[in-house]
Amino acid sequence: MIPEKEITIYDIAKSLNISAATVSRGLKDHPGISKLTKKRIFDAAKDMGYRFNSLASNLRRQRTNTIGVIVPRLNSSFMSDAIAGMEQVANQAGYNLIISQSLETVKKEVENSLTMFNNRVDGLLVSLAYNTQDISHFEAFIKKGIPVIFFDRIFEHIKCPNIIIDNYQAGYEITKHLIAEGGRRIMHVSGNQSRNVYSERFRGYRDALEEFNLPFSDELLIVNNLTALEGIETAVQILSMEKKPEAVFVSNDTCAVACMLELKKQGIKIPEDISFAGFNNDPIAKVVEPNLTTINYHGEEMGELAANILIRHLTNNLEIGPAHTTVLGHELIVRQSSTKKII
Amino acid sequence: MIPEKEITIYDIAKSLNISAATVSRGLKDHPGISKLTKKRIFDAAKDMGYRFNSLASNLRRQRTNTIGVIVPRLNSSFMSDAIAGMEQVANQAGYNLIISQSLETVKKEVENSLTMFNNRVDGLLVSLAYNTQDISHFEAFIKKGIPVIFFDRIFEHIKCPNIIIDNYQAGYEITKHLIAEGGRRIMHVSGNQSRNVYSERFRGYRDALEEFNLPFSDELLIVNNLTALEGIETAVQILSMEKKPEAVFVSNDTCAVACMLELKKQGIKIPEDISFAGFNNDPIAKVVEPNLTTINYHGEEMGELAANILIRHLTNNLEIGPAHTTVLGHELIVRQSSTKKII
DNA sequence: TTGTAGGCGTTATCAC
DNA sequence: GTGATAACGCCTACAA
Repeated sequence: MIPEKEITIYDIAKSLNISAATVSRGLKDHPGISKLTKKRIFDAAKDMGYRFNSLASNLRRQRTNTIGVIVPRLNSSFMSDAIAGMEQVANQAGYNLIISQSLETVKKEVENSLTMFNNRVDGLLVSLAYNTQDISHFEAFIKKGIPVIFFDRIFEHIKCPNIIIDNYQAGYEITKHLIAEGGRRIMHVSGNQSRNVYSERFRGYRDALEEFNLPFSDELLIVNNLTALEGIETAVQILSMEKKPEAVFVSNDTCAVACMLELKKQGIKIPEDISFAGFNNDPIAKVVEPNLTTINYHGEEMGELAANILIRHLTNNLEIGPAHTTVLGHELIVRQSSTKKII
Repeated sequence: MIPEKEITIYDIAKSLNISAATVSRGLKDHPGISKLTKKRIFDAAKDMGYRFNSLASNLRRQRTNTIGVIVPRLNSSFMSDAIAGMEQVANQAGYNLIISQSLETVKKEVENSLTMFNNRVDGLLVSLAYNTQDISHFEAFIKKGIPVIFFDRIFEHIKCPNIIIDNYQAGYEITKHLIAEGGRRIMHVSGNQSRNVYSERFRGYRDALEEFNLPFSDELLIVNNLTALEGIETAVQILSMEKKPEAVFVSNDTCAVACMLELKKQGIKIPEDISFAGFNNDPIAKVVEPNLTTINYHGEEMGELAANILIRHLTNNLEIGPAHTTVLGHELIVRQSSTKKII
């Protein structure tokens, strides 16, 4: 196949006996070009099969109208909602989204950020990998004034706006709820404690226990990767406990549901023997029996907001920093209720 | 903030008293450059804070190493799996993914494809919107030799490879299963019939009925958008039926589960009174009670394969077409079993 | 093994 | 209103 020559604004200019500059302006609907000329330009462009070359334009303008997105995984209910939200806002505003996943490793996060950097993204939306401890790989962006915005799994940095929910408060509320339902011995299953979302929820849990003078011991905390498989392992662990907990607060729904189902299979009654609470309000939470008490978390809204904040920065050429943290709302959704209420 | 001047290969060249061409080659690890020179180049690049400019390179090479992805929605279990698969393969091979959603409308699909076209993506991975009837908006790509690959929701086009599962066979198998379980009156809830996935599943259902001499009537077919809400509406409709079906095959799990749960709420016993089958094997399918019989569908694998085929085309500069259709496997996952087996 | 030079297609600046 | 011109930064044929 012989690729036809690409039509450029020069070709249009030549065919109309005007300059390329005029064609460029005409196509951009520049005010200082006569209606007639514009019409002729558009017509010729259409006739000749012209296609705008973003690459050349990007190179010249030093901008790409592209937003980079780096997330741990694309395929979780929360994350795909968040990305769907971003896409809508970005698309609306004329930005493209380049998306990559770190697969929970710092190594890929670093590599991906470098690619984004070289590809000259105009800004970055990031949710950090499990074990990212420092964010020096984003310094290059910050130094260049390219906005980096963290959402959900964040890092406190003077130059990077954050978007989160109040994980501490959510952890506190849900634990308090479990206590109100009669739980005295309440377990917590959490993720990597160096990640804000998990450590904050844990802190909320701890504080709720303390407030009600309930003892905490290491036996009550399990830290894993919150997968379904580890939910089952957790169930096994619970079954082997001398003194079983009356309630379990798991830091995500996937793991909570897996754990619940395994315990049910082994004859434990939920919520009578052990009641459960999760986090995220994934679709499975409203389907499992009994339905799972959880924290609702607006993924799509968070994605939209992140994109909106970024685009506002880009549009107004705002200096980044000092960091601004936006806290989105969440809701405790009570779905399990044991019969032994105390409070 | 005064943005520092960007370092270019010319700056490096000057500082080392060599030519920019040598620097360019050195950075690309070109064979004909001495080890020493390469080392000096890399060191200087690092020292001076050089960053490769993909834009300039892309413009010059007429390639972007970018793959465009257009899907109906990002946030479904299947689609986010597929995209996760694509991302991994693409990332591995040094390609970026630009992702956009059509939100099930042709209009956005057309707009997005135009953006992708202007952004000079090297290839396109597409799953079509509900009501896309012709694909003239992709002709521009095809004419230019830019590969367009359809997955899941496809369009038969001589120049576009397809990746699908055998929806006909899957629909047939699952219906046959319902029949074997004792169903005589079997309903089918489906999506837009101009979309291959839904019409094929319906065709399989029809043929299974016919094979077993079971009557089909319009009353047995409901066409909607397969949302949870419409699942509930379907339940209402079923409740109002004089002669209720013994089994229902719904073309996705979301809708199936919603319908099932609503019927349960109204006192219908599942699967004793009415048994259900869905499609997709979403996480909710294994959580709902009773677990949902469904067709397992490898989203991640499909995404990986789509990306692999595309990249192979790009790498080998293959002529696109004549179209090749790849059919991926699927599995019937039986989870509900009524007690009135016949076959 | 390295250098020279031209061009990829657009847009900003300055001029008329 | 429109035109001329010079970048944007890289790559590659050709030359040495």
